[in-house]
Amino acid sequence: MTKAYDPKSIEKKWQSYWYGQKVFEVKEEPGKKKFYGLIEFPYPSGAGIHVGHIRAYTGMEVIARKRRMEGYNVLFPIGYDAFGLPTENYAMATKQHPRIVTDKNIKHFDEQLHKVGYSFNFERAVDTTDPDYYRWTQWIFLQMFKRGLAYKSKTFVNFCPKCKVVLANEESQGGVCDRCGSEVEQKVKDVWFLKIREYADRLLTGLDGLDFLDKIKVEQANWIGKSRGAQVTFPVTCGKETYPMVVYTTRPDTIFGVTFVVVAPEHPMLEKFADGIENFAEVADYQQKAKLKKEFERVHLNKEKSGVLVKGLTAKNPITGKDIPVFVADYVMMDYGTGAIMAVPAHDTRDYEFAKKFGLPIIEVIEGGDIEKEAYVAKEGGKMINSGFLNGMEVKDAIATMIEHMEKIGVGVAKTDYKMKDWAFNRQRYWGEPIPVVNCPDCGQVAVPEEELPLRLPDLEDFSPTDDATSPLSKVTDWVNCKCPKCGKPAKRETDTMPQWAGSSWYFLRYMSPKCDTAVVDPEAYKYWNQVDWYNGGMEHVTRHVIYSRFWNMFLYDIGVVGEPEPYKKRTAQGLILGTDGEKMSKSRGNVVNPDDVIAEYGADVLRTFILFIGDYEKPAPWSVEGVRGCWRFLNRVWNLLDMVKEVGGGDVNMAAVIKKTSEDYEANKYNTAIACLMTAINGFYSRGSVKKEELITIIKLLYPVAPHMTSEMYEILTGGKIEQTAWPTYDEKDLVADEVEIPVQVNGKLKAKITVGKDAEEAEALEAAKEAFGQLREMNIVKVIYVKGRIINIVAR
RNA sequence: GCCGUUGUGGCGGAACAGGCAGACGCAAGGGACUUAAAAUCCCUCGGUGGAGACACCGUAUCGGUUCGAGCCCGAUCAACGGCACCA
Repeated sequence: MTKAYDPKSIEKKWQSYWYGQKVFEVKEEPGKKKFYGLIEFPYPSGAGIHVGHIRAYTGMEVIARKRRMEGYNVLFPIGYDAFGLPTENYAMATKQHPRIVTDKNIKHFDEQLHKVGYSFNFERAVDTTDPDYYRWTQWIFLQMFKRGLAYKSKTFVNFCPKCKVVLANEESQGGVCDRCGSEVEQKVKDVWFLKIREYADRLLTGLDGLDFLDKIKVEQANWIGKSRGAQVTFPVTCGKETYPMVVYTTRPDTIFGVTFVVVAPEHPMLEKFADGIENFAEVADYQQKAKLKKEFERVHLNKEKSGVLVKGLTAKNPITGKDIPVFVADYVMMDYGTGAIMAVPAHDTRDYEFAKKFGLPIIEVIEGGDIEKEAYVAKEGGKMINSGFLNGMEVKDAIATMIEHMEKIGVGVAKTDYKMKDWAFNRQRYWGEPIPVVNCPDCGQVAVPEEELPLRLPDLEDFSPTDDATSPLSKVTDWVNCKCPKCGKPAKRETDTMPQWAGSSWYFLRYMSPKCDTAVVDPEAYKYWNQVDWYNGGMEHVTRHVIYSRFWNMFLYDIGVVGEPEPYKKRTAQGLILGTDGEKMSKSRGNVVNPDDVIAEYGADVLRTFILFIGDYEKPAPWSVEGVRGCWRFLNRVWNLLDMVKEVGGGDVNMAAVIKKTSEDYEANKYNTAIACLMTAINGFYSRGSVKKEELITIIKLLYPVAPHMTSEMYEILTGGKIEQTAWPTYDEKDLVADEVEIPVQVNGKLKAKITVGKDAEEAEALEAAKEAFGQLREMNIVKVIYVKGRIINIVAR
């Protein structure tokens, strides 16, 4: 009798073997096939890992362990994305240096991850806050700066009054701060941007060749937001002066329906004509009000259109030659298109609302709608009317014809635009990478020389943010004051730091050669590890982190640092783990599950098994205390098979099918059904009352990626060997299907009986067996028989 | 508003490529073992009717295609996610 399953001692034993002997350490071995599996490295928060991390990592962990048994050299690294606000806020609150807090948190994470038994390459761990790491983050930034891809520009920025930090658009969605929930204000700041828009088209078309989940591709494409249209110049006159006002439109076909033009409140034309605008006071007042409106109000709450007629300006439709009025209205945004639009109220809902409110004419140019009631937004079909030479054309042809015509007479050009904006690349906080640029009164912005990198964060007593939205670094005068690297005169350093997304935009490259001090990535190491073969992470990072890192990698490809434009061959995403109440886990709801507790009670193998068995890997799933117990029972049943090993019994469990199903399901992120398949097999052994040693070895190999501690111990008991040195089970195709199969008999589509026939039985034989099993068939008039070998027989009869 | 995803027992979820709906697990009920409980092992477990063999109904709703539909087509409803005065 083998002793009872004791996860505590078993897990301790195998973890000290794995980590003590550095079993998972890898080196580049040209000639050996490689697999690079990546999970999103965690932000080391004070709370430690939570079950969401466990779900995200355990999927790839299964693949990594399986790949090793399949003979791959596996890179499966871990690291820490440690710059950022929560640490800084916590450090301020507890009056410790963020460095201390970060080190403590990383140590805690590291211990927890070891306790789960992950086969990470812990010795390659990176930390984005390590100067040896951020030296290269800064280096990449400098390469962009030198090529004009990083620039400073005055803009309205989203400012969080509580965190005292400028937020990227994606951090202030819904008009509230992502981190603290405060309402965001608009502020003018001179901030750094990265020209990600220059890569918009490549980021979009690059998706075609990638093995990303469809929903991920769709989300990225939406985020990039490509639209095709035209830029058209509407000359605007004010007294004797003329301003070539350019509008962007996706519907040049509707230009005969333009009855007015609208500019954004920030549009420069208004300043230019300040003297000539008859009601400038009124216009200026409107501009002021628009500025004060928070982004959220302007976009979401203020559905009622507002605006002001700009008196004294007249625009000319370049196609019809007609004069039309100019309005300023905040439904036109300065940062999309050209900040000016041609309004076609008959065929655009917003223009329609505006025209109704201001009593402006509405000219129908596409037939098919009822413009008395609403705008008719016809994207295809419909014939052009009231449109001169376009009359009678389909919309699609009219667009092409009009663009061609505009280009010919020189009033417009075809133009592609993107919703994606340039990446606001700055933080006015302490705990981030210093931007390595010096401001010289004579030379302007000058790059810090590469040999001076890393530009270290100075030590600071008080790193609390300043009220005026400048970085706390601005208070460190002996750091700020420096010499211009170009001319040697006194100059000042940039005091902004980089945003959280910087360090994570290239970390997958650093893992390949974490200690390399001559390059971002050692070329030899890159040559071997190359692209990430499979990257798993959360849906919430699909539009920011994944796009940003694709952009950085593409840039590094352009400057010859890496050999592939795309960093990730395959990307999948796990679903959220919800609380037992079905709600998102949160401290305030009190429904947070701590993985440490599960390990303490049932062991890491049970935790790993349950997190995979909980449901469809890609969908959200609620935690279940009883479900954990079910997995505990399952592992015990597997363990107890040790006492049932006998060389008797038959083929009632089809091992070939089990190997096939489990292997394929793992590869498809279907861990729940893979485990279910193993459970079914084990139930089969129990009802047989015995298991062959060979069968048991196969089962524990298949279960090893999920529950590696227990299966390592079992393998050692059975054979004296180490399971990770064995090969992944294989099967013979011919063993998959039994010679005799049970198939259903349907009569008129309804199940009536079941018959057992040879897998290749002919129709006549099957029909005879069906008649045998369902006697009434003999009295019936058989009209038709549908027989699918090994599947079904359906008899149509009266 | 636009784009996308999903809807199956008391619960989490299975179902190849249109071929036995509900695998597997949980919960529940029953039995064995035990002085007893826990643990373990075995059995039952979509609904209605029936003692039973069995019959009928059943995958959000309505309709269609098909020998056969959870799966395909059309319409509707609901939930979730993303984008959003994007011109």
